[in-house]
Amino acid sequence: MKSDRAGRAAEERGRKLKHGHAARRAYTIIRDDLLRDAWPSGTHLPEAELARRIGVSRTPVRDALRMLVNEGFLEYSANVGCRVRGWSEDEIESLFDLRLELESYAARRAAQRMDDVGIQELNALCDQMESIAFKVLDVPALRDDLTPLNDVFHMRIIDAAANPRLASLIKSVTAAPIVLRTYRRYDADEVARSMNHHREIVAALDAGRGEWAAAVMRAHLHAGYTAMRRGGEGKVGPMSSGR
Amino acid sequence: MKSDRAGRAAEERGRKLKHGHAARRAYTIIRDDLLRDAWPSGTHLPEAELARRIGVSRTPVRDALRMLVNEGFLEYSANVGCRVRGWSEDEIESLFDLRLELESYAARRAAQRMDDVGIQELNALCDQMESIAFKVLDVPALRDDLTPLNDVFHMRIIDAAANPRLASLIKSVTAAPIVLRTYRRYDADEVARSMNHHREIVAALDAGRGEWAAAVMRAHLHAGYTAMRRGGEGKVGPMSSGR
DNA sequence: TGCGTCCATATTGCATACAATCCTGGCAGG
DNA sequence: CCTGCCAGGATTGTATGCAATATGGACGCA
Repeated sequence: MKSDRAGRAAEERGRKLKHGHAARRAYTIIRDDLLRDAWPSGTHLPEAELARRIGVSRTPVRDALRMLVNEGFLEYSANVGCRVRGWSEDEIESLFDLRLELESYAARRAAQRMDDVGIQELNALCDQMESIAFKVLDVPALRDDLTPLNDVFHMRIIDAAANPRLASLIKSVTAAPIVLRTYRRYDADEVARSMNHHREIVAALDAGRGEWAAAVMRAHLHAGYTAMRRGGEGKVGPMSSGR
Repeated sequence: MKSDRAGRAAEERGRKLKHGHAARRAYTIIRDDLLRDAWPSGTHLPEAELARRIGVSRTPVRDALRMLVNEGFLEYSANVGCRVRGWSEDEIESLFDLRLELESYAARRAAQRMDDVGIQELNALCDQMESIAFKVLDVPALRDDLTPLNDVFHMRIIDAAANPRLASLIKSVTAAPIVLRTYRRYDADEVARSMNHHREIVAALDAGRGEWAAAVMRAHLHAGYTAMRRGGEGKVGPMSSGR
């Protein structure tokens, strides 16, 4: 009887959802909503409501919320639940600083570990990005195609640093909603500068010069941060990384 | 009936445990066991067994395990569960490097934010530590009293960096079992050097010299790491921090 | 009117039942 | 002897019910 209800519910929401995917699904949905700014900061998110909306029970929703808490999207109080986290100017600045530190450190480490294949991949990514950037003046919408390539570029370097823990810290710091809105406000000169930064970073990595790579990475991120702070908000898709 | 069983169970294990503390309790117990090296690395930890041992249900145990996973104590595979994480030499080295980076960064930030009261507190801690260190030659057991003071010292600096996210990252990197076993193998000279480092860090902070503070912090941690790597294992209480 | 207290209700925390998945060991076939 | 497969058991993933707690509003009182 109880099992009947559960079974029916499971069938009703389609058979795509195998065991072990409800939590992941809840996580993805809630995270997307957060990145979409679906709720103002401070909003309380009751587990039951989310569960109903997503079509799963409270258990996987709780799991998802816990993950989002320690990724910094939400804040949690015992016996109260989760609220959407707000960010003061100072906190944003601090978070960015931290990211700067971690990602330039990753570049420094990467310079001592990157192999030729890695360098070639990075150069290939630069080629692709530049070929798009070249057309951005005429077709501004192409800026959005730049972002994923850029993300991959940075990811490759972080992976080359060969420190999984570091990678996960950077991910957790970068995932915070505030940091996620930049690339789109670059003007033409800034896009060009960004491309140059990328090439220079590759050169530094290829030369095995950690300090050089770290320095350019710092500059690169500072430039991005400045662009981000410059404008108002403007609608931005959930996946702009701002690097 | 069902509620009777649950109610009785709750009473049986004492009334200290109010609502909202089972997860915390499970977390503490499991974490202590991990720090005590109760299980060899790679050991699989079934939720049901832990739950039985601790006297709570699987739900809070799951919560505790998730926390320990993202603190790096355990690794988790879907549908399989949690295993005690093992550490290769390279991983230990990488983790230490990362910690070095974060904690020296914290010192640099702290130098620009620490107020006079903070400086006084740090100096007071140095006084206490030195008065103990002075007697360590005669009573080696006192080394253990040094550790908590040392922990507080470092914590104060991290807090002064005024970046909660940074603090939590450092905590997560420092909590990892491997990093937690040092202070006790310092010889007399090393204890003295450590004390000097502390004083110098305070001086740098007081002078508002971030780079100086960061540099001494780096040296301080390197010294600790070297001492840690030197010896074999030796029994170490769960709370030695190795700073 | 302002303030403290108490209670109703909403929501979380925990326990338990059930379903899906993985792993182990044995067995058949090559 | 080795390899692939399959079944059974162990373990995790999810759903649901109940207990405990916090929040907000009504009420009494000054």
